[in-house]
Amino acid sequence: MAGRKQFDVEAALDAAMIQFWSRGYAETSIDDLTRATGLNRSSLYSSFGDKNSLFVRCLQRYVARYGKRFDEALANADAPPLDAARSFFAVTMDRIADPDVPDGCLVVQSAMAIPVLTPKAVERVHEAVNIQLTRVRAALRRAGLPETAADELAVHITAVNHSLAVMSRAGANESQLHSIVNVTLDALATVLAA
Amino acid sequence: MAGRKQFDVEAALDAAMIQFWSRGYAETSIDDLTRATGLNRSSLYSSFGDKNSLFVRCLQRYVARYGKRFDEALANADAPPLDAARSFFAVTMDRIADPDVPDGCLVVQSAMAIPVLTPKAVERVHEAVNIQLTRVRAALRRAGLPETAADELAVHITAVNHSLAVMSRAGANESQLHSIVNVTLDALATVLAA
DNA sequence: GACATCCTGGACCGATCATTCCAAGATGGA
DNA sequence: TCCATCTTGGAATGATCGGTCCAGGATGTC
Repeated sequence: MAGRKQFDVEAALDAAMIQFWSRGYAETSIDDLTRATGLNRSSLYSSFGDKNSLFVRCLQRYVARYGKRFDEALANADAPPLDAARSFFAVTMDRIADPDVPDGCLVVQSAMAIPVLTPKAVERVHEAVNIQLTRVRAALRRAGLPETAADELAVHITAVNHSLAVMSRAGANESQLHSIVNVTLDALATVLAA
Repeated sequence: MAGRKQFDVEAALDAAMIQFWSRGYAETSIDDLTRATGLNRSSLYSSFGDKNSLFVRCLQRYVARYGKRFDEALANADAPPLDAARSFFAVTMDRIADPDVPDGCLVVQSAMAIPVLTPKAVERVHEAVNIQLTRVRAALRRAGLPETAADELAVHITAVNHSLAVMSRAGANESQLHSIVNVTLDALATVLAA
């Protein structure tokens, strides 16, 4: 059972990511990770380093994967800005509806745990939140909004997006999640119409 | 050093609540709790039961304390509905600005940790979220909004309120937090004007 | 076919976890 | 004053934690 790697690194990272996402850093043990990935301790440590390194890598993976989807949702230059915003939220709604993946959001969960994360992990969380903020603000600017309006709406939209993670974990149904988004979309529509 | 209780139960509960609030259930050890409260293990266990029981009690305490303030903010029947909403958010903003108390929100943090909480704790979290939703919806109805609008706005407002906890933990400044709230207040103003 | 290299299984480590227990001491009522 | 009652300090328990280590075996190269 040795010689060359016996497992798929990408699949193992996905499994670890889902484990952290579902239960958080503190409540995920090395044994949990070996069970989830199918790897044993030696392989886990030799391939990914210690628990915190693996966690940071999973965070990066999460940010890259869904960041790409958010970018795509906002990128369609032909679509009206309001549709772009709708698509943006749809990324999160689809993720929540995806049965292969936990509720909530790894970034939001990690943000709430910042006081007990390592400095490296904290840095990644801050980075993730700022990237999202920048992404949304840039899209609003492209849609023609002045800077102050774009700043205000961007932070509101990212915050509301995070709130979907909280509410989905708290048991909100799809209709409630849509209500949360709709009020924000209405507000955006009002600003765009002005 | 014995005979009758040597400590103030209320103060001990406050200290434990702040400990859980700051670091979460999983990352709060019994030793942390003894340090924070000044009690030793025996006193802690004999007064409050096990760790989970103490946590549930702290959750209830948190919900009662801030729930009272939310109620007060929404209760002023003379104030225009928009001012009531502003006061509602101000409860959270003041809590975040309070240096004696951690950032974030014990309920939001616990909601994100639902998959690893005990059934009793999960029940309390659901209860807390529902109480808040009911509170806001009732206030909107009192302000004259029709049922569907009140439902939609209530879930949006409570979600945005939760997002303040996430964003404060993620390092957002006061101006950004105000932006988050302002967009929602504008949306509410639009609906109230209709 | 032999060897250096690398991966894997699982034992092992000290630290820390939540919880229990008991002896010692302080209390208040009789 | 004495005793039943309750609190307190701290030791002890068994489980689990993250992390290390090494022997054994598979691999690819020569």
